[in-house]
Amino acid sequence: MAETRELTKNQALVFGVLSKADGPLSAYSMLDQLREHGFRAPLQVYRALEKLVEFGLVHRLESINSFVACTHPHDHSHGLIAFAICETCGAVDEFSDEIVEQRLTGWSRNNNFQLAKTTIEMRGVCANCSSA
Amino acid sequence: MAETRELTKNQALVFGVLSKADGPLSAYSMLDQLREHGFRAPLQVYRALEKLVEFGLVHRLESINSFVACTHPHDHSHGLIAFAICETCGAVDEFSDEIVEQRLTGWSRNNNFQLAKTTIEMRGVCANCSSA
DNA sequence: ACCTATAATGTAATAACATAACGATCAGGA
DNA sequence: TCCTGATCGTTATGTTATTACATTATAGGT
Repeated sequence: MAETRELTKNQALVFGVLSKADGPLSAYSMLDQLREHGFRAPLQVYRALEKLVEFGLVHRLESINSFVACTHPHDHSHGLIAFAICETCGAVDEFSDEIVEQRLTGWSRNNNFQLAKTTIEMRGVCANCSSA
Repeated sequence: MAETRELTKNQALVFGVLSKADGPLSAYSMLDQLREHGFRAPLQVYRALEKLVEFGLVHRLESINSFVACTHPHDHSHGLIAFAICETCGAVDEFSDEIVEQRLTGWSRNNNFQLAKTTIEMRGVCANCSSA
């Protein structure tokens, strides 16, 4: 069981918006949704996101400049996470793969590369969209 | 042996800048370098880059909003390419891994995800920088 | 309660990255 | 020649992210 973390007001607002969304959101779209709650500037969103990512509650999707609430916020076991992003509906699937992780950490070890962070993002069309 | 492709003037200029660089460059830094050659607008760079990426001569690094000349422009065998990006010196190492590719295409098949493009980018500190 | 250090916030301005829209130009094939 | 498709030039605009600086809130020690 992961400990519950106390979020600040802004962090809670941003996390709330992201959690209610059914897919990734850009920082600016979150800002728009939060204007009625007093948000005025991008930095209010970016600062909250920075912390939420740090806490492991939110992931940043580099390839689409967006953010998504973590699907498995209580599972701290996975070191590396891969994402499958549907280019049609925007849905994001999040998964871990031990083998992939081993291969990449192996490469890093062999090449004396001090690995800090790995991004794996697959883009394509999800099952729902391709069957429709 | 890969066929040699005829690049247009702008494509050749952009590719030249990127090839001479010892690491990734942003579109705007290329634009700055090409102003003396008559470039005036970002689109001139972005349009050339789009083609160069399509030709397989250039890769886009999503996590750092930059572009890098392909290290193995004549090797069309690799389907998936991973990058190791040094956060200290900016150097980029490019490699392929069959196993990783199999795992990710396997996941896609199992989940009926029609995979179009995969991004794998590792950030950390390269051998040179960590020994220094 | 009071001080203090740290974290979080508010705000304005600007930097950095990327594309839309439109028209002109150029090259190759019918 | 005429058509067609790709490329190019240019302006404007859209989108994403950060710098800088002042202020406020919070937790911990005394």
